[in-house]
Amino acid sequence: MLSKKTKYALHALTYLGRHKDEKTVLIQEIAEEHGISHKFLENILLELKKAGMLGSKKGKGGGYYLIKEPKDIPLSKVIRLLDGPIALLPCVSLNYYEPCEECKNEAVCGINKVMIQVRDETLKILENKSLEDILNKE
Amino acid sequence: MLSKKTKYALHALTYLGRHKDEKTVLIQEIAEEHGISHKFLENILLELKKAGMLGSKKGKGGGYYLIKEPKDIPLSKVIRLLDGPIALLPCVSLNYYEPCEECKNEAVCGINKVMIQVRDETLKILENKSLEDILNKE
DNA sequence: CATAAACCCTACATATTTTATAGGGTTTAT
DNA sequence: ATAAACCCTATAAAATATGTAGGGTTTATG
Repeated sequence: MLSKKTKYALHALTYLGRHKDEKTVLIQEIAEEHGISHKFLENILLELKKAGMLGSKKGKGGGYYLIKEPKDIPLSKVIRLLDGPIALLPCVSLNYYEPCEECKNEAVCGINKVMIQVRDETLKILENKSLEDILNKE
Repeated sequence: MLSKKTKYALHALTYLGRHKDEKTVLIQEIAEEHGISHKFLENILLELKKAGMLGSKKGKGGGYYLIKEPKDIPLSKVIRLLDGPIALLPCVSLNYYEPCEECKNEAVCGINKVMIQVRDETLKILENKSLEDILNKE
């Protein structure tokens, strides 16, 4: 299941996608709309900004805005950023690899092999769904 | 990511699958093989038993054994049992449905719609991989 | 050029979930 | 009879997710 962080990120991105014509949107506005704490949401938006999905403008009249086309923001990217690995096991994660503690020999582990397949097929799904798909379904 | 419970369950099922010819296998044996606490593993095996995947025999010479063909134990079933929902959001879970707290109106939520698609495609993957696939890859 | 609006950062606090541990009771084969 | 193994409930430690607090920095505007 997705963490609240990721859910909030998706809601915020969706909100920004809906308000693309306006130059910037206030944190406060998104927070109130979705009942999220201002400060918590701020952290999330900063992460999204650092990851290159959002831009921001300081000072009076400032706020956040999308700097990519919604079709260029895949779910996989958002989930990885806020929730971490998409793989079901650390030993098959592409971006967050770690050996499994309880595993003696990864090279001969059937679970490992099957989970690599699961990962690849799951990735295909999440890379092919984007913010645009969400916006189109509203 | 899968919880340790689910990982241990997969290891235990795999172990039992490899020792199908023996009538029963001791908890202790599986626990030692994988460095799992006896008691913790016991809980997991009990859950698997209640779910109809394992059988057990009490008394001297007792233990656990598979009561299904490995091909009839899909990953989806093991994951659901120990980890809960496969869906990424409670509002799109087939087996553990709950409305999302922060969602005002599920009927018009694009995130919900897209996550239903993700769930269906993910399920296809996990229902088509079974214990047999793991055993075959060893 | 002062000031208010908004972004940016660090550290800490609370709540929830995961991962066990403890201890004892029940069933069954020999 | 007894030892081996399953079965159950409650509690505790550890890790993670979630949220707060407080203040500093940048910038548009009057």
